Amino acid sequence: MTENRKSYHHGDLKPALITAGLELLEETGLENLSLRAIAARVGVSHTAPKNHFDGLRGLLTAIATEGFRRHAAEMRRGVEGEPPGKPRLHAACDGYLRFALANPELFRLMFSKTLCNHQDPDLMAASRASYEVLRGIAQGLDWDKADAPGAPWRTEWMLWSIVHGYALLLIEGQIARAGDGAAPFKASEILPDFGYRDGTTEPDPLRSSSA
Amino acid sequence: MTENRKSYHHGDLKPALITAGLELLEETGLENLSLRAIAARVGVSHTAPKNHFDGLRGLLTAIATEGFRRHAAEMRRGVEGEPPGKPRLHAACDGYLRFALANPELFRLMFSKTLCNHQDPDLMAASRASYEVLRGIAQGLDWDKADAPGAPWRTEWMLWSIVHGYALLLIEGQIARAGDGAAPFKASEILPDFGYRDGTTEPDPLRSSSA
DNA sequence: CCTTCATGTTTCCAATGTAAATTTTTCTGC
DNA sequence: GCAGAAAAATTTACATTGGAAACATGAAGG
Repeated sequence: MTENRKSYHHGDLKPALITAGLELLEETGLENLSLRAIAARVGVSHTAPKNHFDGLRGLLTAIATEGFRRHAAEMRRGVEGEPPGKPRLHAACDGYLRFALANPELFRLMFSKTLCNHQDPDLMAASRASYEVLRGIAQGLDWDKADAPGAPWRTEWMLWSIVHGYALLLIEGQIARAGDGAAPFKASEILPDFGYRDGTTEPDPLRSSSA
Repeated sequence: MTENRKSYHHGDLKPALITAGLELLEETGLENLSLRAIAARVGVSHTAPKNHFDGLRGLLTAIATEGFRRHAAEMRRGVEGEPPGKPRLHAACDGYLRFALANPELFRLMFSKTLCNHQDPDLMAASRASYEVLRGIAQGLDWDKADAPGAPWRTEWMLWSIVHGYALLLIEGQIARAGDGAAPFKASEILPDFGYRDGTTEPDPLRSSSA
């Protein structure tokens, strides 16, 4: 039923809308993406999505959820086979950047508090899974000096901040490079040289310190 | 003429619109900010701005420009009086964060490629001036190991990325803390411990390496 | 005084998201 | 099988938005 439908009922509208949304997102840009356009691409009326999503925001939330899944996958893909320590760290961060630069509009949507609902259970699960990849890498990292202040997940936040910040500055065109797009951007361009501890496990912050 | 106008001509509409926009921005949020609402607050028709700005995007660009001026001012305000080295670095970054968290909607607007025109000369000047503050601080920084790869302005990018990333993750609610807003967020929470060189001057990248 | 032109207004239009009422299909209990 | 309920889509309507065009107003300078 994913074909050109002749029947009144689409049969698989929910995932079809998400797919169409993912496509249109990068084609038209986040701010120009409209519910009506997504519905039109699937071939249904513009009010049809109401039966499956809670308005435009609900649909965008579902799109962002799929985005986080791919985001995590892209990081994992890079990490696989890499030995622990620096290689694995850089591979994960490279995956983070690769995804962001390949799907800039989706990436911006994913981190927009206004456009998608970060209380949504599915989004939370996907988002957290993605974060866990980075967090797993940050585990053995020794960025801090001993007397450094802050929470125990300070290192995770540092790592996340720097990769995320770099990704966004690149996406928004604040940072540009000579080679227009020839050589891919690498995390090595911004990551400081780390030291490593031996597998100490930190308590799980889940992005929030409200213990 | 900033008062309740009785005359047909406002007399000072351009700055009045920017001021009203800055106010409404934080009140209603970036995505809900409308040209009509801004015009209404000033007390003119919704097409009046057309005479002073190139559409909504032009107005938003002017608002963002003022944002960058205040952003730079907030950083400079913190830096003043601080001795060079670590204190000055942290003061500048604290200013960066303080501004972002006090004006989250404005901050998001400033770095939106889509919503404002980053080719605009005024915006470019203000944006660059703001960047220069951070860059000046990064001057004597020694974050890199000797064998670190990348461009000469690598350290600037590292610093900018980490502060910018932290600011955005906080704004978008991705990172939260126990004390709901009691203690201000500090750059010391994410900045690694730096070493310092003695005032070596780096070539000016101006955010782009297209030499 | 009278023309010129910048500045605002009015009116109109296309696009958007949402809601309500309606139609079509599928499912379910008998 | 089949009637009725529920699900899935459609049509219609509406308020808001940004923008374009034509017009109104008043200030400035001959």
